[in-house]
Amino acid sequence: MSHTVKPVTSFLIEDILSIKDSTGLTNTCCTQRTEKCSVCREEAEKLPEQLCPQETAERHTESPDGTSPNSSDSGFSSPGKQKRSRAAFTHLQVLELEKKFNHQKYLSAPERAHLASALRLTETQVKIWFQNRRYKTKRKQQTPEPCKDVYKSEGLGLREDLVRSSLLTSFCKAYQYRPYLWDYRGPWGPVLW
DNA sequence: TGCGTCAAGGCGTAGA
DNA sequence: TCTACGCCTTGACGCA
Repeated sequence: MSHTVKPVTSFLIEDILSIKDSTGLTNTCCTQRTEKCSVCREEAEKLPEQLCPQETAERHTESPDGTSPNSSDSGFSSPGKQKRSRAAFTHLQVLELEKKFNHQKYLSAPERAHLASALRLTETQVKIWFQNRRYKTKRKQQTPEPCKDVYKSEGLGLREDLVRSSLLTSFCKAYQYRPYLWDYRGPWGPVLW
């Protein structure tokens, strides 16, 4: 199925490294989630618009033994079944994706390509993210929504507040890993407020 | 250690 | 036939 989809952004280690070089970040950046954030936070504070792309592809390009498994897109195509890689999108990438998702639940191919390049993700990653996001939304709609009470109790009656809150809530919920939730009223706060 | 959440894999389906 | 979708599962990961 999606095996034939040709990603715009390469996961080749050379390409990743070149991206890192171009962003001025070191190879030691973002090797662990917690490290990622402390490092990326500093970078983000310096460069608020930067999306720290290497974080996304980090685990696609590095196998546990440090070799590059990139003979295919999957990252574990060898018969020995290497660990499946799992990209961790940066908070900025997720934020932009959420913003886009709030506007439209489906993306056309050009829109997806544009968003992917803007976020330095592959089109496949953007597509899968939207797919998962729609499915997640659907499942949440099928379950009781306790958050409504929260909004009530916090006096968020205005439509604007609701929009902001829903965006924030979905973003926060979608991004469970606390290190990424640092000071979301900070450098990129104006986007939300 | 179990659980929740995530991105990604896999399968079936629909439309062009 | 190709591509993207929905739905569900899988494997990785952080947290209590």
